[in-house]
Amino acid sequence: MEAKKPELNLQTVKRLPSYLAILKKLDAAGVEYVSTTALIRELKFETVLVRKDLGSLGIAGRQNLGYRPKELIAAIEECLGWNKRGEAFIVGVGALGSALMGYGKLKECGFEIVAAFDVDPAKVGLEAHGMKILHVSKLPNLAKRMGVRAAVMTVPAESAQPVAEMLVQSGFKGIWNFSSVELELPENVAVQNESLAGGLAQFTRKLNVLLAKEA
Amino acid sequence: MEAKKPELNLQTVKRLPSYLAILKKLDAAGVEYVSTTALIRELKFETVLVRKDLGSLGIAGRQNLGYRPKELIAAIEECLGWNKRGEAFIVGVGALGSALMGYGKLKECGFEIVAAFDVDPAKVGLEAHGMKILHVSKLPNLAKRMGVRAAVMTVPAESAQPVAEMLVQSGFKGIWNFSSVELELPENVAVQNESLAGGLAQFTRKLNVLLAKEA
DNA sequence: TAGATTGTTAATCGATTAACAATC
DNA sequence: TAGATTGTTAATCGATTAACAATC
Repeated sequence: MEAKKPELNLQTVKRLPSYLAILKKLDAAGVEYVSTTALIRELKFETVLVRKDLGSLGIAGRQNLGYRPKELIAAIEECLGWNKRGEAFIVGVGALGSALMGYGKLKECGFEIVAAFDVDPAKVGLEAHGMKILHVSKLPNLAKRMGVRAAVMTVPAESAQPVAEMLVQSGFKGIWNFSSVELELPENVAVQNESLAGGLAQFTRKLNVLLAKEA
Repeated sequence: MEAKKPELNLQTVKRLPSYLAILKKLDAAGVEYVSTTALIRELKFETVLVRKDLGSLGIAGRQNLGYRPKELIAAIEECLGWNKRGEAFIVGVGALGSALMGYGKLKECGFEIVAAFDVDPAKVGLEAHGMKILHVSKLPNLAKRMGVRAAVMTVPAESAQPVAEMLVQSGFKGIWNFSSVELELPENVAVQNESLAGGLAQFTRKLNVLLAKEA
């Protein structure tokens, strides 16, 4: 197995999907080489940043020409694991959970939600985006049978920690956590926190400061 | 007008909603004073971090006692503008946009979506979460009439820049941008970027690295 | 050679963490 | 005094930016 470059910083990783989208467009258009200057025209990142980012993927450019889109696309997908299909469960089919199920882009990234769970008896049995909602009690067995090890967690704050622990017990190795609660889990579980409330706070704060300045 | 402390860093702001939620619970339970040690029991942040965060709000604690929840709640809401009601438009009623409309927490934070817009003639006229979807061409006038200056933008990548420019033209001062595209706008517009794809990338990367290590 | 480019090393900046001082 | 706490200053870390070298 080839060694993954560990120097890939998390902010770089966050930008990779943006690169990927543009590179795919260029590749489809038959472009053989693209320079950083051409890339930033669409991306609006700093050119040094782009070079650092691409460099940390382990892909070398060619002087006077630039980088090969095909090569970069392969490297990015490799790095993110978006080349192999990944299956995931989703726990908590509220407004947000349901939206994520309907969000086509996830599938494009090789990330497929294959089963949905909830505790609410009013929801269990209903369909959401063509999928029957199952009771969480069925999750552990199904996970083992299907070999699923990644989960999207869109549950209310109170349930976050217990649900996460249940997932870990069931052999899950990754939790994409939308609950706005910091989780306490063993080291060998990958957790990615998303906080909509945090984003809203940053947004309203910026707006607030700006409006105060203008007044 | 009292001077806003500019030393409030953006990461602190992102954490404020977490503090707020717990403080409200404590306040409702009649707690008069809370120490940082008590707070982190629920929050799982570092205690120094909590003190820095609270300190940057300009609220002083009392030795041996801690902080007054009521005081902190007021300071946080002031800082984020969550005390006064804020109205916003949403542009782009796809899966994600529609979910945000149904996401109750936003309203709790004094952030209310008061009108929804789309370009798709198939969507215009339909109802989403009890709101009639209007054609974007109606946005500028309605914004002026209602005095709305904040927008949630959940449009596809290609439309992001033009829609943003249209918003700015219509007097908008804040754009909460879910389009995964970096916007080029004048300085005096507050932009908050959210990238679901970026989050997914970070998640799958972490998972990938972890699984590679275990194998 | 001149120009366009990649690539690297050092400086800077923002945020967190560590160490310690101060106080009730 | 001892203990629990707030609060501050310095060290560290991660990421970006600036300056420059190297190459086709």
